[in-house]
Amino acid sequence: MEQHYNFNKIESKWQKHWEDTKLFKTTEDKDKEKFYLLEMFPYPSGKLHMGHVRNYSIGDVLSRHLTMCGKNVLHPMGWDSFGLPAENAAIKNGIPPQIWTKDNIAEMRNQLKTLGLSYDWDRELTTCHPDYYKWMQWIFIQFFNHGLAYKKKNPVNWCPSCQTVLANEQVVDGGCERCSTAVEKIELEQWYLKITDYAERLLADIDLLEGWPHKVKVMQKNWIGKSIGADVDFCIEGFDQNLCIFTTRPDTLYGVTYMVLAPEHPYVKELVAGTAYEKPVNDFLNKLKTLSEIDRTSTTLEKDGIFIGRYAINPMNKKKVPIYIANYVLMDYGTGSIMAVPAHDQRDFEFAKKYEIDIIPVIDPNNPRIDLYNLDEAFEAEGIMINSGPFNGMNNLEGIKKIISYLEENRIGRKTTNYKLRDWLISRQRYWGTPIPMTYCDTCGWVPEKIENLPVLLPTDVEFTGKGESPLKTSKAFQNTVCPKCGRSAVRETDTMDTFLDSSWYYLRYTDPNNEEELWDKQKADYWMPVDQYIGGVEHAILHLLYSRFFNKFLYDIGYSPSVEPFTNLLTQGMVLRDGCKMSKSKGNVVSPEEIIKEYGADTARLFILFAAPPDKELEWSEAGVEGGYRFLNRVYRLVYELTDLVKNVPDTYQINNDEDKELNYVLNSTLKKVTEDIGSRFNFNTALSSIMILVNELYRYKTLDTINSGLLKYAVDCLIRILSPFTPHICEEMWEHIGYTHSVYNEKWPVFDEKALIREEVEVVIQINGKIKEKIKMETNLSTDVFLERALDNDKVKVLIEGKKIVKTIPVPGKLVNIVLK
RNA sequence: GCCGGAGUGGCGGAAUUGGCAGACGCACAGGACUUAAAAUCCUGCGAUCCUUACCGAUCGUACCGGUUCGAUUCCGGUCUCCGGCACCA
Repeated sequence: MEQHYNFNKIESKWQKHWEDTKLFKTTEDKDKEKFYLLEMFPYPSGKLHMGHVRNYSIGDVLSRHLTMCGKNVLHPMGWDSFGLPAENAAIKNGIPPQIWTKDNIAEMRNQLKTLGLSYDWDRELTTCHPDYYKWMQWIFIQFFNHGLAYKKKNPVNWCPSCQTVLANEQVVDGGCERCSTAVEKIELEQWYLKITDYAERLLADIDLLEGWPHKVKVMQKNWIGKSIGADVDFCIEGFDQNLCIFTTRPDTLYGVTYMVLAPEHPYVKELVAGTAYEKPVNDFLNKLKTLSEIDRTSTTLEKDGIFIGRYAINPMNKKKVPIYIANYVLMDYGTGSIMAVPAHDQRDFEFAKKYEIDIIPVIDPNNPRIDLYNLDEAFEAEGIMINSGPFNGMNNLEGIKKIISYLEENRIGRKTTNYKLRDWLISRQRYWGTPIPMTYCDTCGWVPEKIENLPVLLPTDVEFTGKGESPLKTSKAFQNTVCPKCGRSAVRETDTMDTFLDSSWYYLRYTDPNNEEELWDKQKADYWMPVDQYIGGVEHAILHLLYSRFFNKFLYDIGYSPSVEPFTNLLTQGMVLRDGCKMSKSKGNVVSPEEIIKEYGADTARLFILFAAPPDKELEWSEAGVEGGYRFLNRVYRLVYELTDLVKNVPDTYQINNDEDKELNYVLNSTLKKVTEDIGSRFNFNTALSSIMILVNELYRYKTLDTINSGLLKYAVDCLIRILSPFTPHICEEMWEHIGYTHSVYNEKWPVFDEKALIREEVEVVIQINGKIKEKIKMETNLSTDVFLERALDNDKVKVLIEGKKIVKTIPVPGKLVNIVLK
């Protein structure tokens, strides 16, 4: 150990040492309690950013701490390496995606290694490798065989810039989540996964996720969007089919004054064919088509519609009501048609006002301030049913149940549940993804590839045009194949899978990442799963985390995942900001981890990021803060360097000799307690570090004293290095070695605090008068409540203050405070 | 609009169960060391007022109110900011 803190030398020395000794290699060990710690694996863009540093630093503290606490920790890393950027690079620079990705991974792996993270690199997995996507294809075939993968022609979200379709979850504010280009709706035949079959379980099992942030759970609940109501069948006059609508308010059935079909509803064309309404309806449809998806679904868009010349019959009261089409009714929710109750639905109210349609109240709020027959807005709350025939006088919540029973008895409707969640559109017209292992045969239809023929490899003889259809279409060798079922010539699917599929099961594959025979050895998955702690950005609250839960449930159902839920605890780290904004190239406020590591070292970078804010909060980047972290590490380094001669070759046992020893011992043990709790159960690394700083300050004070207890001092320094090592491992290894140890501090035990050292004989007690602090006095800690109170009242200053006044009440809190209430 | 979350010094943040508001760090100011600077070490650092000074007093956790001996913490209301969803019948 040099006299001055040479982080460069120290960090490369220890990184090499860890790698050479395979310090972080993990295997199943039945005798040890397992802990599966996972951080979301990165897309290998080639450049590490501060968000990565934060994510992986948090994980590394936990991993190292848990290991020192005796847990068998699985802490793997890999690459979510399929995706558009690689393909765009191919189009732009002609570099094959394989090469581009491989180079980026190599670069990013090196950058990750300079952070000193405790990964078991033997488990590294890469989703674009055939030995990974072979199993991706295998899983897809299981979905297909279980009827959960299907191809369907449907209006889909199309990003004209990325030239591919998008899942609903990938449309953000009407734009593409990647490039923000406005999404178009086009009609295409696409592959879907039936995630809606799992809607109910995905919703119900959110309650099992006690270790997840409330916010994420609420977001998932809202996304699944369950609503319970009824389907009701309305007859259409002069039409042989019923109009089925979904409503959550069957209690308002008597208030229906018109019906609305989504403009795309299949009945519309038939209903107007050959009538005077055909042309205006077509004009209306054409006008709608000019609107973008964002405008079409905007709540601020004025309600717009048109009567189509037909009438429906209300099954409750046989009343004839007009049928409209309108822009505010969506085809892909419920049945794509509604009953309109303007008195009790704000949207219907606005529409009815505009087109002068009747507004009939059927729920009475029993509120004199509401003029029911002259409403300013729809009344949507609870009330008593009126104008509703036999249901009059009933509370409307009761009415919902009664009307549903009535509908079911008379076979004109039924209780129904609807979800906002749609099936997951997973095919992409892109090259750099897992080929969908399906073949189309004129005789047999869609047939999955034979398992023994997996993987269906990505062809390399393709052209990247960046336009329209999948580049796989340009490879005839890829497309032309034989039907796996009947052996006749057939054509392969040329679309590839959404990359979110790859990341929906990687956590399971880590348990046995190199298995060539099967998905994974079930015993290994049994040992490690579920992930005990998952860490990543909150931007994945819906997409990745919902898809992963879905995949895991399916794999659980077919016997491959041992747990119902994949992630027991979830920590969503906050963003790294600079000048109050997210770091981004366009804003020019990016701080590169590489430069910080070069200038201050990885330990300083980690320390700053962990100290500046709690992990789930946003973190404001501060150059001065980094400087401060660097100063602290220098201060620790100097301390250990100076004390080494004093503490080397000193016996491990020591005694507490005087008050100064007692004080150091107290600070030491309260730090051990605080750091252990802050890391282990609160993830408050910032306060853990502040308490370590207090210990360092105390050691600086203690070492200047006349009498120094070298045994105690040795233990304190020893503990200091151990508890700091999860945060800043390199410098700690160096100091650990310097004070005479030959084994890695990573293999050392986590120090346990001594309860006895925390007992103080004397404490400062606060004396309040009428709740205001007036005096602080020292008292022994073991006093009875009576004596404690007596002492407080006996204080000179207190005596003066209470003189001549009446004591109404005293509240003694032994060892802490006394409040004297005066009149 | 609906649903979540948050508002504490100049700044990041602390106060874990209703009990000393502002730990720890940054910034700043003063001092020591130095020929000097950097580094390091020491001291101060919420506001207002009082006092020569010491000592002290009052206010203070977005705002208004409540519960309580006591509220950053609990309850009701208001405002602001951030995030999610958004014509989902």
